[in-house]
Amino acid sequence: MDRRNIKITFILGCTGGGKSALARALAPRIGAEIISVDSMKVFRRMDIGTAKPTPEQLAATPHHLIDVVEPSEDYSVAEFVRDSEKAVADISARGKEVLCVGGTALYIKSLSEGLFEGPSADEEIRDRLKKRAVESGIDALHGELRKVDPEAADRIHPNDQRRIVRALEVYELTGQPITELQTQWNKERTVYDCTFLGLRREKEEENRRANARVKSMVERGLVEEVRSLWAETPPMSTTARQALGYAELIEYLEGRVELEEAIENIKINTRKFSKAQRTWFKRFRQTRWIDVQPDATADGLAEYVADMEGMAWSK
RNA sequence: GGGAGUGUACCCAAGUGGCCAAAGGGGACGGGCUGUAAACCCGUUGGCGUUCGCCUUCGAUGGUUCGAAUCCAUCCGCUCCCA
Repeated sequence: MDRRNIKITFILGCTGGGKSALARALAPRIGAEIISVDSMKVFRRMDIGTAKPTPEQLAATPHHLIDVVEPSEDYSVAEFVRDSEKAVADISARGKEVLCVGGTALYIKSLSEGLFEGPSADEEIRDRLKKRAVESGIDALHGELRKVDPEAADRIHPNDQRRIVRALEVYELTGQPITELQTQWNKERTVYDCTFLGLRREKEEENRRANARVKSMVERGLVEEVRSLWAETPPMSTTARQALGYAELIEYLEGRVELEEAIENIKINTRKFSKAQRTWFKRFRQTRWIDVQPDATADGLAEYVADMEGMAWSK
């Protein structure tokens, strides 16, 4: 089936903004299945800290891309695109609506716009490159990038080691500049018929909710959840351990900060995360924003969205 | 009551005569982002005017000096020790 004929609705918004609740309320009304667009909910047993739906909620509505890998495994955009595209195809084949819900902006972008067809990460090359950055300085790497891909060198800040390394890695693996691969893909891609719905609130309200959310997670046993994951063998992957709430509590478990401080850090980092999300979302210019009032309910929102003009649900 | 400290911008903290509107860190704000993305990177952060400059600022007041956050005096606040 041609992608252009598949309709996907994205629900985006800052962390803790009620996206998931809306999606759960909306799905049955429009005959949809939910794809979680969340880089951390993919990990099994990372439940409290990622605000994963409960088993009951998961049973009530078909969800995809939740609990797909072990915390010891790495998972990234590439896997996400592969897995979610499969889910999209399956859901459409069943004649259902596709509702993508989540706050991982890069994942939203990659599913809606595509990812260039480049080689996947090569740890050996990365290690070598990173070692060189330490030995000869990051400027040397940037200079090297300038030689093979001046455009990328202009675009990537000299301090942005991670992106310099990736660009060099791609070049080494393919013999082609990453810029070229990316632009080539941009021309050829075919994309889904995407609609973006955004949930937003007053910033103060958003921060207030974020703090309340952290508090509630701790009350529901986040510390114990992290402690038990942290003690698992094999150990958590780098991706999994950088999750908000987990990274800070691991610091506590390793004895580097007091518990109280770790929890405070979670709150601060949650706020920063929201900020970064807000910046990202501005990029999705087609987004239809819904200004959510503090007393709004998921059902009320769902009703509103289900009847929104121009949504053309197949129900 | 006696002794030793200490007070710097939103917070922590350097600075001990001019190169200081004042290092650094945090926070906040803004931005970027194509295989680690809840990651990573960048910018701004006293006020007003485009460089450059002017004004206000280093607990308070008053001095010394061509010139003070830096030196002196008094006062106020905080900390620790001895009573």
